[in-house]
Amino acid sequence: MDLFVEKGFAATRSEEVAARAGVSKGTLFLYFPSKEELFKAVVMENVARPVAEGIAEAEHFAGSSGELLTWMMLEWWRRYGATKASGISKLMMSEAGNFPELAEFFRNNVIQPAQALVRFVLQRGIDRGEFRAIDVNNTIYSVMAPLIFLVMEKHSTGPCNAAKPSINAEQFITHHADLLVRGMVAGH
Amino acid sequence: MDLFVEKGFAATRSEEVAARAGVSKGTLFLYFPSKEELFKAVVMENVARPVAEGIAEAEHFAGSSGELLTWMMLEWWRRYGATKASGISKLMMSEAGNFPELAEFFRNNVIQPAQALVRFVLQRGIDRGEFRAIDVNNTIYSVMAPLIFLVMEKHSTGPCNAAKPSINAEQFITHHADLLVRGMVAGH
Amino acid sequence: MDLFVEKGFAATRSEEVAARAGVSKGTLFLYFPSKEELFKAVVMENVARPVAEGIAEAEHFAGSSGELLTWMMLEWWRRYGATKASGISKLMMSEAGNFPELAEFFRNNVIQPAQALVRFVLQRGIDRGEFRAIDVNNTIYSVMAPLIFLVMEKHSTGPCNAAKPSINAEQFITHHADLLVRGMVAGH
Amino acid sequence: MDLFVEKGFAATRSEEVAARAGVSKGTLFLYFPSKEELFKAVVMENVARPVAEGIAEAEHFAGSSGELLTWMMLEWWRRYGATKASGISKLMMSEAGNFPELAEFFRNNVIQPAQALVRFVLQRGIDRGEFRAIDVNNTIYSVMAPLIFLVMEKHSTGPCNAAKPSINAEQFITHHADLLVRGMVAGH
DNA sequence: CATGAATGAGTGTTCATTCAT
DNA sequence: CATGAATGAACACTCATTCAT
Repeated sequence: MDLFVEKGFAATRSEEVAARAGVSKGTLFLYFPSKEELFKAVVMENVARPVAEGIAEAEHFAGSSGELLTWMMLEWWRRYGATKASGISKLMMSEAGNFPELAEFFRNNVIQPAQALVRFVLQRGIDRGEFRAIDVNNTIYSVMAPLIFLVMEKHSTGPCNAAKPSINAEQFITHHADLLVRGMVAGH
Repeated sequence: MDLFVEKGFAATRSEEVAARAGVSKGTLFLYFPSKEELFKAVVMENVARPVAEGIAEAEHFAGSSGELLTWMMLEWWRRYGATKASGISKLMMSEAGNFPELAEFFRNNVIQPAQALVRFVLQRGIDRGEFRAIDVNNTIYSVMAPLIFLVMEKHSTGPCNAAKPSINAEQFITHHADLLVRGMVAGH
Repeated sequence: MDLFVEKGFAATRSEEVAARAGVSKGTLFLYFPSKEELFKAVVMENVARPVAEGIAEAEHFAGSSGELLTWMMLEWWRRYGATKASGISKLMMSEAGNFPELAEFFRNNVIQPAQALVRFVLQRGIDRGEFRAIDVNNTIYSVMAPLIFLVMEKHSTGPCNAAKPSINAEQFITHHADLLVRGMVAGH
Repeated sequence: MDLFVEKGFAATRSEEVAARAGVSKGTLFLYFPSKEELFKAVVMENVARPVAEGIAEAEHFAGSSGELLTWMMLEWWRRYGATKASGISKLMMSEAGNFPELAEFFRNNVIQPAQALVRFVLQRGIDRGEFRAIDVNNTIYSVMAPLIFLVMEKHSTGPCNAAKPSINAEQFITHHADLLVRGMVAGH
């Protein structure tokens, strides 16, 4: 996974994968009939774990829905976005066109549960009178877009780039969530 | 551009570019000293140019800053995001790590001008008393993230996917802009 | 080696080297990371090695320094100059300007050891009172020039040239060495 | 000629030749049917002039034959060896194998007259009792070899090589001539 | 079950040569 | 006469894949 995340599918050489796995190149092809199958296996293995955990916790959150939204976005970043694992998401967006099966799997097992969670939070706010009767479907994207954006940004520039005045992710998420909540609050 | 968008930078073969241009491989290198320079020319023509034009227009916008922001985001989508050219942006996010020089070129010629424009609009709103004294730097990302998100979404699934219940981009942009503007307005 | 000698460094195609070695092009690059490294290996094997051997023997020579000089020059010719391997020396003089790195490699691994050996012999003659206090640096060239000359002559005309009334190399070397020794002997 | 001398036949690009000649690449091929023919013309044009002049002067030399030999070698170096024109000689040795016609032309029009001149000088020394009854044929090579050697050395390393502790040509020639004359003088 | 030596199709790039204008 | 735009065959080097051991 590390190598695919670092370099993408095409630029990752089987030889290096084998080396990092501590086996010979031949052995790799003994277990995976092709580089494509290896890639699929890598993605399948490394996806969908943390999402489920997050959902369970969110359902028992005690505070206001605005606080919940902010907490959830920050938590997602801390547990997933900021880790190497989020490279899988970047990978998926980059390579989805070449691996339709993977894309569909990813959509079903990662994106949709995540969207459902966001929907749950937004609906909770509306139901409790904290938010206006906003357009939930579109707001889901307003919540997810900056997270995806951060992930792409994090993984698009390699280990290079000393001059990177990079984004402060948590600060940005807090700021964005604040904007959203202000835009959603009831009474305006 | 078509080929780069379809296949990415690395996977696009010079020979095929030449063929589609109706010339021989040698001729290509007569006009562009390398594949990288060819790509830069593609970026300049199809990405940097429309961005520059949009900037010029935005500077003479007459209405409120909230309207300007909404108009700008929608216009960006109509003129660039919705076209095949936006595939270049997806490609850059996908391959930046492997081609640092291209990444820098893109940053300088596309991303930075775009950020400057957004900054200009936000500052305009603050200066005219339409917006609160928001954190401009982070808000720039709040504006750009959904646009990037839409571009990634549009190009991440190839020509496939009939079942795509895809996002209605213009509606989402309008919605997101509305949320942002509501979140930024002065007096709350 | 045969191919490099026949065609020169630049004109020798890796594919043909591989073919003559009875392997595929890929295999060649499995063993030598580049054409330059392949060439260096050829030099080490066919040029630097015999030179080194000759040096070892010369150091244990028993006779007079004049005899040693003559023996050394003749031996150099028999073991190296007269063989196909000496084509490498011709090649290096011809292409050194276009391949500075190879030139330096050759200088370090072949020319300098050879010069050191000649210097050793001349100094031996002076130290033992057999030669005058000649200018050693220039005399080194007086010793080497005719050998280089013979090598160039041998390889400058291809396999052609029936009418070649060519030089009798051993006779010339003997003659030249005799002239040099007469010119160097002490007491005049 | 400059370009061929600097880079050799293969490494000289027609485009650059045309540029330096101040014409277009097409024009070049209007006058010379191929790069090979161009090369032949270059060599033919630039050879054989100075040799003839030198011969005439040598025949009227007044001093001893040893002095004549030294003077002749130095003069050859000053008028030809040290100039860019000597690159032609290097070129011929390097490329003779690929251009047999040129090689023969060069042999007939340059080398043989030069050898004849050296022979004349040596014979003069013998006839006047200044030199022993040496082997004239081989001694001719003993005279020419260092000159050829110097020319090769001068042109084998391009404009590179700051660390070149290069040979002092005139000093070496003087030294070598001295050794030869000492080795040839009558009475030993 | 694992290896690693071997492969060969494929890639960006160069350059002598052509030819319509 | 001269041009310069166009060509396409070459070439060094890469890497996923195979297979005898």
